Amino acid sequence: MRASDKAYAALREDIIEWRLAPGTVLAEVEQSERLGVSRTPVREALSRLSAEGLTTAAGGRGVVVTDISLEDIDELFELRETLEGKAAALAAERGEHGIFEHLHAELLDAPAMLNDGDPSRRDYYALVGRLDDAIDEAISNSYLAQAMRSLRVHLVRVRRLAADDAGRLHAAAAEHAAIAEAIASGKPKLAEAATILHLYRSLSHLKATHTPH
Amino acid sequence: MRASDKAYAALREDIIEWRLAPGTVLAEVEQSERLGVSRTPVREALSRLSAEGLTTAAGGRGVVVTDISLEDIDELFELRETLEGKAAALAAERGEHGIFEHLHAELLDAPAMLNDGDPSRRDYYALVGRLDDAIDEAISNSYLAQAMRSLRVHLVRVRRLAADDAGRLHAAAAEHAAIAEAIASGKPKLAEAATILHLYRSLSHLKATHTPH
DNA sequence: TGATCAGGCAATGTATACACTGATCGTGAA
DNA sequence: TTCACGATCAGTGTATACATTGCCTGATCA
Repeated sequence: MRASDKAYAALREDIIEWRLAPGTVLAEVEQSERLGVSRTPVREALSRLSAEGLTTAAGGRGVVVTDISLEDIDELFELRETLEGKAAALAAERGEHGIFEHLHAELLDAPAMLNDGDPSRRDYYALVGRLDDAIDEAISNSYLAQAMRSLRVHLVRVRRLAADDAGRLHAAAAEHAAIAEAIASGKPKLAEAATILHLYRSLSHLKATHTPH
Repeated sequence: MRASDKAYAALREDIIEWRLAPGTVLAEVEQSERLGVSRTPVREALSRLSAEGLTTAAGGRGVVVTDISLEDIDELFELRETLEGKAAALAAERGEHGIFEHLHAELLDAPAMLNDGDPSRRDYYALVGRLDDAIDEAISNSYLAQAMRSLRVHLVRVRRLAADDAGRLHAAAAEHAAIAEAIASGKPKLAEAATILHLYRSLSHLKATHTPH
């Protein structure tokens, strides 16, 4: 593994997991010492992070972890609704129905994962991730897929502001199942509607349960 | 001006203007000699370009200019329709009407610019750019604005595949005027429709007149 | 006492030397 | 003649030394 990849992965993880709070200044020398690599790969890592929007170049004086808060959630979800709604519609038009039928069946069984402890909950998140991947694959539009990928990074950050309780996860699983079903049925409008409904509920839950920092 | 900025600007321009064809391998040493800077700023420039999608890291063996062709146009416009349609609608909801009324009036006068030579044609492009900027400003959604900015880079590239004749430019000016008018009137649906119509016509023209490379 | 200027310092920006990896070309053997 | 193995080399990956910039601090003058 390249040193720059290591530095990038470590910093990215630290930012997403809120171990590096927004506004934190990431000095090159400091980070290179902390991560055990030289300044060069750190610079490349910071450059990549800035391109993603996780950090912001602070004019000559290092880069800082980009600020993100509940204020950004509305903007974030506005874009998310646009992109993922369109993606779901396209997936319904172009996707292989069998794949989504299978995902639908799995999502209907998902609540069983959520009653147990933490380990199987990871399986649930992985299942939702597979639905996202299947949609990305089905739309066969690399630009749209790319736009959604870059958006999800920021979503993971704001998500950390809220706690996912079992009740919400059960509901979310049902919503995801509805999306998969709509795509499997080949109904674009329905798939888009199910996605927008899901996003709206996620947003409401996020706003209702957030823990201020 | 920093050397890395210089290298970035030069390479970006060369790629967009098709002086560097898709598939061209950009070796670090070669480019550093050509641009008169050392490898370090060239590396940073290439890193930024790859983040934008203009170049692609070719696994250990340098980076290559990302391939783009007519095949990509449909994907590109699919995303563009989604983003810019939404942006126009939001601008109609949130923008200051006066600004767009003014742009509308200017766009109605635009055909006068297009009868003359090349210099005033640049003014026309600048005017359209101001409309884009006004929409970006009006939507007050940095994530959406960012997504559109990164999309426009690729659009400029494919645009070079087609020649803009005077007839098309006249029509485009009228379409832009319609968009500005709809936004000024505060009608989201109308603004979105006008935008989608404009994009569809641009796409048709592009496909009809492209010169194969 | 406050403001301004100069000097130092810390951090980034750039260049270059060195390391390592993957490819290509040549040579030898089957 | 062809295939395989090895050596050379080109080119990237990393480290570090040097240059430059901008801020901060302290001292001096008004």
